[in-house]
Amino acid sequence: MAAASASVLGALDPTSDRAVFRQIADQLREAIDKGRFKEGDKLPSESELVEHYGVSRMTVRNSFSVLQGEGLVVSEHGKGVFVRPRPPVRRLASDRFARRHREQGKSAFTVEAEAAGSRPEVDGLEVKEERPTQDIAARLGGPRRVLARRRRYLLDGRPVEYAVSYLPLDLARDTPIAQPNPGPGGIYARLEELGHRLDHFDEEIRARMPSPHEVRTLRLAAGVPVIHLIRTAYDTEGRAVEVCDTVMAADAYVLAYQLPAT
Amino acid sequence: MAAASASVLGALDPTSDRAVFRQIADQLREAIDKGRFKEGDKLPSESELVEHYGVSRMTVRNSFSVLQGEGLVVSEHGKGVFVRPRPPVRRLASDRFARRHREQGKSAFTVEAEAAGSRPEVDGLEVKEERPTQDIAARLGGPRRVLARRRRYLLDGRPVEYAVSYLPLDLARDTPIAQPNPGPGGIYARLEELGHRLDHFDEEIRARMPSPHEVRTLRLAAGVPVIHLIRTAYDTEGRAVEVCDTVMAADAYVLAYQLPAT
DNA sequence: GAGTGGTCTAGACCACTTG
DNA sequence: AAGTGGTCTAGACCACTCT
Repeated sequence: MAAASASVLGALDPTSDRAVFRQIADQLREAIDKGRFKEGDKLPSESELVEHYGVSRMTVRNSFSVLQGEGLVVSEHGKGVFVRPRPPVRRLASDRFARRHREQGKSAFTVEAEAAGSRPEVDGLEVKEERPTQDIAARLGGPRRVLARRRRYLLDGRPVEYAVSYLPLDLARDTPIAQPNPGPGGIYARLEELGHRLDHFDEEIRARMPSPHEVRTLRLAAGVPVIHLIRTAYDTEGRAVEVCDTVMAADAYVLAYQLPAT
Repeated sequence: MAAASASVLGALDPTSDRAVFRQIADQLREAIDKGRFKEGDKLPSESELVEHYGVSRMTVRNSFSVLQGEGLVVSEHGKGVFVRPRPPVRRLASDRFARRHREQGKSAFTVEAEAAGSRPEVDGLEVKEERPTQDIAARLGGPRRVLARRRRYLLDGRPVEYAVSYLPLDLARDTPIAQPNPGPGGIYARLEELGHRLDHFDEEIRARMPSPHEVRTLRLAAGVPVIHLIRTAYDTEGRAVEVCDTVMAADAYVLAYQLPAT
């Protein structure tokens, strides 16, 4: 067994300037890229590699940590190190906020996930009145207080997204928007009923490594970045009526946009 | 000196379940978050932390590697470990392909960078005829051969983006598009002169950790992901006339989009 | 119980940067 | 020359998983 799984790997080049742990990482990466280890496959264990290469255990662990940082492998305590499985991806289409999508009873997330054959869940819903951060306040035109709606989205039991919506409190207080369940079509439908006909959304996209809190909330594997999306909704009078701050597991999303060539 | 810089750090909790290297990483992270170490500041050296915490050097190095993976710090051989400086960010606006921007002599990248006070450069330009990958071929409607235009973009000497444009060969061969410098307004202006009036662009955005090749090309620090953007340009007849495959240093970009609320 | 990865020690030598 | 991080060794004990 041991020899068999490590047998796809070559030997070290002692004349090379390249550090031993990098050479080992290179060989493992190449074996993964060439499909000799496939998604979900177990790599040779640390002790197998120690024997195969004749190096110390820390050197082998060092090469694993290189591959983990690249998001290529995940380790599972007591089981082994595995080629990271690529989860199914959720595609956010550029028409996802079209008004026609709001005319149904379920949320966009639920409808879309079910259409894709996944089991959607929303948990950790929390609605509070707060003082906004400087950034949020600036985006919303400077309200003193806001309504914050937090929730986490899961697909097939896996957390994929954590989102907070902020609305000026004078606009949202004592409306269905302040209720845990704002009703069919979500808060955008309610905003329009309150006379704030939506005109357009601005979205800002960044990518970065997650904070420890985000790693816990989204149960992120090592080497998985997050996509940070900040969306501002404007009504037809040009007023910013909502800011939605969203953090997504980057390996679970593709964002799609359409740009006019005008 | 030594004691001074480590003096902002606390003590370990020997009763905690949390691993020692994580406790050290937590304390350093907190000190950074609270501004006790600012961008570009040098953290206490490994030997200072070894002394301060009374642990072995590998334990200290392990905590540094946690922070590196989070993109919080960068190490420089022979100098020290530093709080990662946040470089200026380039904002890609949603109107960046508006036709009016094509009517100037310089490229969008150059104009925009100079307006922002940065020194733009383009290097590594390479124009070749190739067989497309399956994915690129599918996006372009299945041409057997394509023209590929590769180049790297730099701001103030720092590489920020690597891009490859693919065009169906039957469309681009023997046109200015196949020249290293396609002329004012770039290849989009040439496409329109060739009768392919542009209608819209589709963009797909992903984020992931970089490959070793991308780390070299973009000189990426540890803990910096890339944004992978694939743009397809369509003419008014619905034909895909170009696919641009772009990899960007995630810490150098914010992407902005506007969505209609239609 | 055997095998796996997780943590930690106490050294060693090297390469790079700075004074 | 002194200080820094980079690489590597050879152990040790622990926590977790599987059978």
